[in-house]
Amino acid sequence: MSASAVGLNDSFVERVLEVVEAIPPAHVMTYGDIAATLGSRAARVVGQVMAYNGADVPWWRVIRASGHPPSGHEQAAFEHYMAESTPLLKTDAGYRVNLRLARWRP
DNA sequence: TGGGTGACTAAGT
DNA sequence: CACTTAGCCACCC
Repeated sequence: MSASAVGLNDSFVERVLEVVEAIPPAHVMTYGDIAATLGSRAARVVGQVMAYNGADVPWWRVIRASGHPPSGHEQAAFEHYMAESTPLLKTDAGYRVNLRLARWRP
């Protein structure tokens, strides 16, 4: 198995992973921002790349535009945010990242 | 070539 | 603020 296990072209996958690895601690980027950095709007494709190849990169620094971490990984992401002092906001439904402070622009 | 998929986004309720 | 609907993009079979 490899990065192409899902079928996504390594070119696109590598570019996405490149941007994700460039995100400094305590900062985050949205799927749309990463796609925009690549000159594309394929936010969904970025999510696909992370879903299958995000295991080798700081995936918790990549979140939705709403400030919510990827579905099913909210708990694991929370642990990382605590360790990096990422700005968080408490909500009735749980928590979310304070994009206003944590959002990083390359 | 066409249809289906998803760690998304924006707008409306 | 949270949920729902429709639109998007790259990629697979």
